[in-house]
Amino acid sequence: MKAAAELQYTPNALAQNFVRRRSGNLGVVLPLLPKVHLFSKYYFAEILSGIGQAANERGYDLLLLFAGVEENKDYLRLFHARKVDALILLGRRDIPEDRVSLSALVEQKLPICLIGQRFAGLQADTVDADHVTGSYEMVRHLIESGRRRIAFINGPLEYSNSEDRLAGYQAALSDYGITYDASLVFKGNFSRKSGHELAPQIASIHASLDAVFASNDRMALGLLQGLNELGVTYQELTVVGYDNSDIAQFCNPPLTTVEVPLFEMGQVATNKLLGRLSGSLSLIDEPFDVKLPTRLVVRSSTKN
Amino acid sequence: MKAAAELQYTPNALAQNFVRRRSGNLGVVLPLLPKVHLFSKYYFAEILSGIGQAANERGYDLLLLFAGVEENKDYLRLFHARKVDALILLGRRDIPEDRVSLSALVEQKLPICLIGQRFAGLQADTVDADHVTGSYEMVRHLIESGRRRIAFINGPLEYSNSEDRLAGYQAALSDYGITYDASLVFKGNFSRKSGHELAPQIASIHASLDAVFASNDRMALGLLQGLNELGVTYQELTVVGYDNSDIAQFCNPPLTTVEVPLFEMGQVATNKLLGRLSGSLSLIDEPFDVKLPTRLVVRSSTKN
DNA sequence: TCGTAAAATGTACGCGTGTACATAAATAAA
DNA sequence: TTTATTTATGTACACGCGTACATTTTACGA
Repeated sequence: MKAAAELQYTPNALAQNFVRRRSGNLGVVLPLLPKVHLFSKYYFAEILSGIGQAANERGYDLLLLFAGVEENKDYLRLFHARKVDALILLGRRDIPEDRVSLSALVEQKLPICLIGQRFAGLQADTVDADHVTGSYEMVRHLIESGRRRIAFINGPLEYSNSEDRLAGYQAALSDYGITYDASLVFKGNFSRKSGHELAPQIASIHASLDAVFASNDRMALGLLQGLNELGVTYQELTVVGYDNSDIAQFCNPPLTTVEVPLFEMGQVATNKLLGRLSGSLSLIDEPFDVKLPTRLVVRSSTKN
Repeated sequence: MKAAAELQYTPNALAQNFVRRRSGNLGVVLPLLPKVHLFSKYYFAEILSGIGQAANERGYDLLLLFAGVEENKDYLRLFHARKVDALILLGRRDIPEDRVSLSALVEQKLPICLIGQRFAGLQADTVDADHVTGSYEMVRHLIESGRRRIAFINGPLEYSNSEDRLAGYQAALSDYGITYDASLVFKGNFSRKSGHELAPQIASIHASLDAVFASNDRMALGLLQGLNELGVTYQELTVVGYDNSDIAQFCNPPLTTVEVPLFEMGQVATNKLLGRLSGSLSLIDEPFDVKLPTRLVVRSSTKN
């Protein structure tokens, strides 16, 4: 060892990984770049940080893979080529193409974990926030502060997030004896623009509404701006969001929203997943499905 | 080839890289996680996206390295261990420790590129935005809209960005015949909090000021909030920012700011750097020092 | 002192490619 | 047809490490 130090010897990681038959890499699949704008970048940055910290602690490097790039489409190939030892997938949607790819991985018991997306019937490891409860708590907060006619702007249903939030919304209404009215549920695509585009529809019925619950902050913001342009102030119609992103804190009015533990989601997913590889959890074990708690953040948008 | 396809043969990337003596990885060094909050995550997300796209096009994978993790401190080791073929460094500061590490890399002509940070005297490849001009244009805009007494909140001088913005500020004042007054230059650390903390000082002289130019949006926002708490409205004292981050667009009032081409910076750095490896630019060639243009974004914060 | 066990040191081989070289087959020219 | 030339196919080896096993040295008790 002394001689090695004197000679500045550094093991060749390539050779090590080769002979060990493992890459030492944890792959992280991100959505195709242009689409990232749909989500906030905040979302990925936070989760990635959580993944990065946990991976480093366990001696794994992080390999970033952008889905949509041809080579990365076929997740299976990433394993066969030994580019990654395990895979975390972010921002997936429940579409046939991904279902096929993911089923193949699951069948072969390869170590993968989905964050923020559930595929019904697919026995894959999953980590997400408890959006049913998060959504429920938000609606409860609105109801308990005297609002009963609550509209809901949902995201695309290919995201299991959207289903979950709708479920929480409905459950809260039901628990407080408010009849669910499907005409109060609108559909956006998580972008600010889609919130903005719903403003005319919502403005036309705003007198009958006590609040609008947008399923993310960006849509809430777009709606607020759109309503404002149509002469409906935020004092007249309460708007709340979801995610607790930066803009929720700093926009006008500051938005009541739901905080999602993104960093922790990354950490937990990584630790559980890599735990399988190091034996603390076997590959044969049941898939895990972790739901981390969310937190209601009350700001002035619900304080009038 | 037909047989290979039938047998579902996939080359072992580990073995390929081993025998080729290259990892196929482009390393990206990010600051220690907790400190990321200093910058906006937006900053890294955008640059990373740019890097990712360019790297993929050139057949390289992205290896994320968090500085501060012991193993990653010694950049040289990353090369010796063949973990990366080239290195991009983000969010570095001009501190002795990094100077030593980086000098070693430069001496050995290893392919590295700094983004957003210049080390005076270090012959390393660099990509940055032209902050001197960006800052100059902002101050010019303020002056031409009738403001003459302009305070400046700068970031830490270990960031070459800060130097550059100060230089642009001074140059614009000089060109318009306004005497530089050092007592109008304040120091923050790019955090919203630091902007907030400067509010009392600035409020006390606000009557003598026409505008405050904060060298990033977060500090501008903090200052605005602080001033507001002290009873100084944004109508009374113009505040502008820098970066064109999300919050600049959505805060109240929307901030006039300077857009930085982060995505492109990542792209350019990657293409130039990997170009060295594929021969279009040799390792012996002079280091490049690219400065991409910024763009002034005028919003209501300078429209009163 | 000797014998036995434990620790240290030494040796050989394989991991799956790329590469260089040797050989065989196909093609073109004489 | 024969020879020269191109193209296809086959073979051997090295890359730098981990691992298993053989060998040597050391430690310790009888």
